[in-house]
Amino acid sequence: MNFMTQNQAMKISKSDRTRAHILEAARLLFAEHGYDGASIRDVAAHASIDPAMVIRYFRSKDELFARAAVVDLHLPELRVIDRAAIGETLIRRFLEIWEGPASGPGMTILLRSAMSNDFAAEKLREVFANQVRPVVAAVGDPADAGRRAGLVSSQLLGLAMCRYLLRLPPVVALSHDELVRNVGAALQHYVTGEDQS
Amino acid sequence: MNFMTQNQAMKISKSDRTRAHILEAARLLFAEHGYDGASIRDVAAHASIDPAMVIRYFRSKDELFARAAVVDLHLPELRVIDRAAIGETLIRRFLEIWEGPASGPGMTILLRSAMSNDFAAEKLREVFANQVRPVVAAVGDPADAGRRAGLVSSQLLGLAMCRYLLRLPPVVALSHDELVRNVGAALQHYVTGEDQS
DNA sequence: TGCATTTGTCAACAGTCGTTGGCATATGAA
DNA sequence: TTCATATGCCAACGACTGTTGACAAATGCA
Repeated sequence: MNFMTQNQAMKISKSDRTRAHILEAARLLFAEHGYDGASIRDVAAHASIDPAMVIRYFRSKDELFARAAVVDLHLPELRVIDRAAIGETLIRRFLEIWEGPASGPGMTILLRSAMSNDFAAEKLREVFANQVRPVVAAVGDPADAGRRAGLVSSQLLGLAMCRYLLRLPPVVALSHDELVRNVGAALQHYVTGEDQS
Repeated sequence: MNFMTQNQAMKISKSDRTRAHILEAARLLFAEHGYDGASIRDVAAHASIDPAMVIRYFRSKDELFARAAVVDLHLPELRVIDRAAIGETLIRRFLEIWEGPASGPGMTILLRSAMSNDFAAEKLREVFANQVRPVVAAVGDPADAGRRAGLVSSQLLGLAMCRYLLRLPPVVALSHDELVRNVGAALQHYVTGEDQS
């Protein structure tokens, strides 16, 4: 077996590694400075490569952003969960997404740019429609799932914004326990119409 | 009494009118497209004037933005309000600020740019510290006013973001009554630690 | 009428941006 | 070795940015 067929089979050519480096740099910079604030030249510098290569690997800045802004929330199925623990489950998953070691900066990228970039805004609306709303619709009346999912999202996106992007000091200072107790109760109310505890 | 002294006394020279036109155009465009998305040339075009004049009247784009991003929430004093109606009072004032005819686009300007512009973010943190937090501190234990005001802000900024900037369809569709009932209850819980009935 | 001040236009500056095409080098198959 | 391909650098393009200084017109007081 020669090198060529080996590379084709294992999918780890040199170009693949460069491609991954560029994407990693892009995700970092888009998350930190937003779509406008992160230039292709910045991304190239962070990937130790020429700016022209960024365009060669990804056809344009828009396409690079689209590849960087991929999000999978991995929300739990609320049907199989104790109905009284839905609020707590959601806020715990939220903290995992934003502070856990496994999840990438996808949501940071999207949220940072969604206020001033139409593409990011549309992508964020898609995350809501495809990942949040169906999960909420699985419990309670599906007819007003939009309303309940919208309320949940307004609270959680607001919390993410204040805690991780705006860095409002008192919100940054909130402990996980405080968040689970306070925000968890509000989410519980939004999703089920009932109170926690 | 000649024109000069009249103008000096009444403060309505031609330059003042031009200045106001520029500021009005800037507030509109900053609110719609954010700090980066609104160029000085755009502002000048909307004010039907040369771009150089924008710099002459306001020394720089930063200073123009600072003048445009002035916010006064006019929050009510919660002490003089029925304790059980605090949540409803807050959400009603929120709707007045964002949808009422009297209030300008100040908060839209700030929120739209705060995710990717450090100055706007700092300005928004100041609004929280100087206008939101003191109001919440007037009821309940002042020691944890930061925590309670932070929770309130996360919910209300999240709602503003989803409803007015991101325009998440189900959140846009929420009626005032639904918002008062659902979000009002959550705010009541955040501020007082008690539930609305 | 003159004249100084205000108000405004125009052209250009230095810089950054996304993007492109040409050319060099390295790689690996024949 | 020979040669095609993959990978990369360099220079430049056209467009846009905030900002500046020189000059023109309008204004209003003497």
